[in-house]
Amino acid sequence: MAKTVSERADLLPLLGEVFRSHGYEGATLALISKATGLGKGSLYHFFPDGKAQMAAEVLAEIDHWFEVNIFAALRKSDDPAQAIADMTAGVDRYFHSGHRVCLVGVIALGASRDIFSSQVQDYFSRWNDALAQTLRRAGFSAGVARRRSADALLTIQGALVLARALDDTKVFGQAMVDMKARLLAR
Amino acid sequence: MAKTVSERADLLPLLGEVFRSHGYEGATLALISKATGLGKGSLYHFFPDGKAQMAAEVLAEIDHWFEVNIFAALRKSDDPAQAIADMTAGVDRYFHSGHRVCLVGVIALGASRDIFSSQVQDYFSRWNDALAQTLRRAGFSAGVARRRSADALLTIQGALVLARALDDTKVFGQAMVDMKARLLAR
DNA sequence: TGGAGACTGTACCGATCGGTACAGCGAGTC
DNA sequence: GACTCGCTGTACCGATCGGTACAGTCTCCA
Repeated sequence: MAKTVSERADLLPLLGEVFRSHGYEGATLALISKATGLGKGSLYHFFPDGKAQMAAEVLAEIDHWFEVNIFAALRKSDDPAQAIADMTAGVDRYFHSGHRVCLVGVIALGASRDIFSSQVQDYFSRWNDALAQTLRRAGFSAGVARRRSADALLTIQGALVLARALDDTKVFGQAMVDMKARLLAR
Repeated sequence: MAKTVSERADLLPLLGEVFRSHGYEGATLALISKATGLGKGSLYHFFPDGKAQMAAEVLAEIDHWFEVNIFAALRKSDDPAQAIADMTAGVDRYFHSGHRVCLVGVIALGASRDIFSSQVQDYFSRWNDALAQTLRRAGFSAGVARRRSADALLTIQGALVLARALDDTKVFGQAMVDMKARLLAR
């Protein structure tokens, strides 16, 4: 049979989009096969444990992207205002200004949360910790820092839900502006 | 066969919990049958159009509950602070302080949004309008009122996602406190 | 007392589910 | 040029999917 040079690295983003738009239970192998252009044979060659492994690896890749592009800068930046501006810009870019949904959030809400609970919890709590560190460095108490960082995370998630529900991405943009202002308000 | 006095009105909340915890695509008829104690025969007697009709009627019932218990008071109350306190208390009660997830939000994020998009959009935009009315009556400009009401809605949705993701309902409680303060802040 | 009709469980339908088995192909290696 | 081995499509598996058909049972009203 044909050989169509499929790199695992090229596969994960495609899988991500399928899970994003159909959820874990809604993402059937037929859908995945069509989205990737790969038959079940290839799919199970790359992911012997099937759908669960695909989703776990997609989550891991997302986690890695945020670790590199968002969390790291939050932890080590010595300019909190800049770090937060960078985070906001990065988030806006990642979620395509509200057109794209958060897979981690989708899974958190679904029944598949049980399977991926530790990955989901880890993602959000590391983000929460990193952002709280930045806020502490900006001079806020530990309590205020943690409260504000949780507020920012939840604002992002809620903005994605509402923007999609109302089919209006302006909601997302406005929420990002508000969030940024609120994080560093005195 | 036996007759087990099943009222349609008693059925909808049970169906709601199934859809809430498994999503639309994850809620199989077997699950629904077990949750309601009704065989397929009875289920299709009450809902000839099957799963889609069940979900649509559950959404309609939720919409009605919010209309009666939340939106109406928001629209006609002449004490904005009290109306908002009542809304917050009602929301906290409805979502069991963050233990329960929002079905409308779950559907908005999933692939089934396409089927129910008008119901989903209607629910949120009527809530948004009602809350903005209250804020206008509290003396805010139309623009501020609409921005703040969208912020409140998104805060509720995001708090539910994050509380579930972190498995920590304190996040939800704190978000409700923050939301209430933010709505009427000068 | 005997329909009528609402409600019920169960057997069954074709389609699709996630997953397995496997033979065929192609690019390297010696 | 034979051998290996990573990758591929496809046929197939049992289980389950949403949905239908239908006979049996109940309540209610004439």
